[in-house]
Amino acid sequence: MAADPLSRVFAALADPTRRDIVARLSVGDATVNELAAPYDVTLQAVSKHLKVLEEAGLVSRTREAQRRPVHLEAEVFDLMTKWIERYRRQAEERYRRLDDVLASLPDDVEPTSPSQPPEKAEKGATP
Amino acid sequence: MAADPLSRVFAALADPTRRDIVARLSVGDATVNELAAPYDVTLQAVSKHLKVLEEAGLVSRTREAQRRPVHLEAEVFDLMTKWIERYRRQAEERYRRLDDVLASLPDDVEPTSPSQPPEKAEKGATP
DNA sequence: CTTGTGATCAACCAGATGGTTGAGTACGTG
DNA sequence: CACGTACTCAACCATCTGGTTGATCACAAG
Repeated sequence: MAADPLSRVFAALADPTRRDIVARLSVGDATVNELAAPYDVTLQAVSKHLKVLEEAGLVSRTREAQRRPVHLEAEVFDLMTKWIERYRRQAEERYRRLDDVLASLPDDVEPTSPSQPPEKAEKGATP
Repeated sequence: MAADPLSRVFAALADPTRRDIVARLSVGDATVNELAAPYDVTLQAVSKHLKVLEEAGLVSRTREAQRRPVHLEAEVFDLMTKWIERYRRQAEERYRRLDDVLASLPDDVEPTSPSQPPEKAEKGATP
């Protein structure tokens, strides 16, 4: 898996068990044992999941006696939301523009065969 | 990887190349060749990436002559955004409640050692 | 100091992932 | 029809992932 922060966050949440853990942490901190209880996997497996979440910055563990309460760090969500919103908005704007183009078209175009004219999708890497 | 839609979308975006492809598709449809050009991997590798994006519902391919223009399906973003927003909001609300609790506390508590009182983090599986 | 509890570390395993090369398919054009 | 173009399919490989078991660490209570 790639090392960049965004990839780590997405990868961390690409697992239903980990998403469930995040969901449960959103209502309050919990220990590893508490978190592991609902699942039929070993404690070690849950510990691994928590490590993944921690390395993604989604979760932090503070030592308190021999217990290690796990805490949800909600700020990292922003990283994702920003990325998603950016391209969603861009794509939606494109739809609007496409609608405008279609609306302003002369009506001698048959609407059944949308064979794209040479529109050359803006080549070149992302800026 | 888990088969549920949300996992597939997150997993699909957990790769920088795939995120880059999504970014480029947000400004306009493109063919596989066009998409593959900027990367130093083979065309087949990019084709695989597109398959992952397609199975996640992020992208669709329509046959147009021998070309297969790839199109971004922005609606699936909503799935993620909803999930993220839900738990982000929940976590933030919890912070506010915690602040209230702290504010209403008698001042004989030393603020340096935040040893959590028996607050028992709401056990039991997710509702 | 010994014991019990909570959690991590280490080694291992099956299966998925991202990449490769090589062959095959689908279509427009000479 | 033959050929080139645009892709996909198939097999293979190295590495990552999610899970296991067994040993170990850290700490509180006897």
